[in-house]
Amino acid sequence: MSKYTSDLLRLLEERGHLHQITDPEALDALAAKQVVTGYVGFDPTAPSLHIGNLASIMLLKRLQDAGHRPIVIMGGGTAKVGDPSGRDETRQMLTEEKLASNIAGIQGTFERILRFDDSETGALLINNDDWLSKLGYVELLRDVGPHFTINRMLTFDSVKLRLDREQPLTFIEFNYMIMQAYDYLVLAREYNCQLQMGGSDQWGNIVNGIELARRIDGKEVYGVTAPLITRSDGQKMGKSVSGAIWLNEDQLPAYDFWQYWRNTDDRDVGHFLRIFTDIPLEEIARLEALEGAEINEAKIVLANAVTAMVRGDEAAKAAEATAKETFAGGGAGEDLPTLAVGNEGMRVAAALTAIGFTASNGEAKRKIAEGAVKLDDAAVNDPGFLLLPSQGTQLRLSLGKKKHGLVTR
RNA sequence: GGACAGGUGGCCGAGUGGUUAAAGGCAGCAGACUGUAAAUCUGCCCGCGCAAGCGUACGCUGGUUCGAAUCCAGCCCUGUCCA
Repeated sequence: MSKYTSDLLRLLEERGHLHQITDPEALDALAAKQVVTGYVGFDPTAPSLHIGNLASIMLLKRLQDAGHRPIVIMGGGTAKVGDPSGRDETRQMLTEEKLASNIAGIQGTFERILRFDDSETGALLINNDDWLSKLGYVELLRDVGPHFTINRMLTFDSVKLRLDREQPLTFIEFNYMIMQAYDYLVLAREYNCQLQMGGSDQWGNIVNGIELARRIDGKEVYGVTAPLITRSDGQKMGKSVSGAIWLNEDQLPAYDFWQYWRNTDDRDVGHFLRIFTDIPLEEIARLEALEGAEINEAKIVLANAVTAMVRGDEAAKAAEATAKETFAGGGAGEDLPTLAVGNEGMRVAAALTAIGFTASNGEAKRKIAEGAVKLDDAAVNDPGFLLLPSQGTQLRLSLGKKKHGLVTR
């Protein structure tokens, strides 16, 4: 069995969330005897989180499920600085208003997935701008500065990569790791927070925070990182045709969100079920063992579970029903994207672009020439063909086998 | 402030006066095969236009030239080294 005695580490281990732990034995003992407060930081750089963030959100959920208290740190302050990790380019600076609206957009996701209440294990959502923006420069230099050596900072991957690739790294970005370490110090002080979690790329930042808390306050705190989620086809998690797979409905309709999971690579199904759902391990073992076309059942279970968690049960059910009708029945579900063409009608090529299947009329015409476009299952080969469904009826417009939409008057 | 190197399509990267909407690769889309999977093969891959065609595009601005991503000048940005 597991080498851990705490529910927390056992759960994280069996679900595939563990990559590195700073002091496994001590953390295990701590989590076994008391409620631990732990946090994960998120930078509000967009109005919605995307599924690349989902693994980190799951860490907080697992923490709470194991009987501990999760804290969501909104990096309102750190986002002003910009994490240089994993990117070649300097982030653009975000305005205060933009940050505030981003935070508002992201908040709903956490409210759906975590339990916020007054209990001992109720989740908290805190903006690190609360303390970071009040920090005086000289004060920070005196308090925190002595505990960081440039020599060591230069060895961090986030910094080293940029330098090795001869890409610019500005001073403000260089300071990001200090800001983040300072967060941990504050959280340990104010909230008795003893655990920080994050993706494996956050290891350096997490360790800095731990060290800072020990040096300044003499506190023992811990860190856990989760493995970077990789897809078997080598693609980045969360990227797709039209960009990121957003968690918010207004950035990406539930149907498309559901489809992303439905199209998971065979090899990733078990892995994803463990990480992104609560489905019992025995059930996952059964699902991932399915052979051939049978494994599609597992993909549907995955899509339903994740969509229900992120978007709610109704959205998941509607997406599943639409998919079933569209793909199996040859019909059209109501959750498909819909385009109203009005009384004048619209030409097919223009309609394909209007509904978002193609990026331009030119591309639409090429696809039509390739024979990829169908109207109610009949191939269309004239880009000028006028779509004008009669009153009250709808046409099914398809690009390829996967993109389907409805055209109404 | 000085010397050197560099800035090309989503990314990487060729191209040093016309045949260049710009080689090649990656990513992406579609077709075939399938299981709404993978792998493989094939086609496509700046925009507008039914089309002929037109318009934009190689850091920015201006110049040379019949013709410039390619030559010249100034500027901006990046890297390396020097002060």
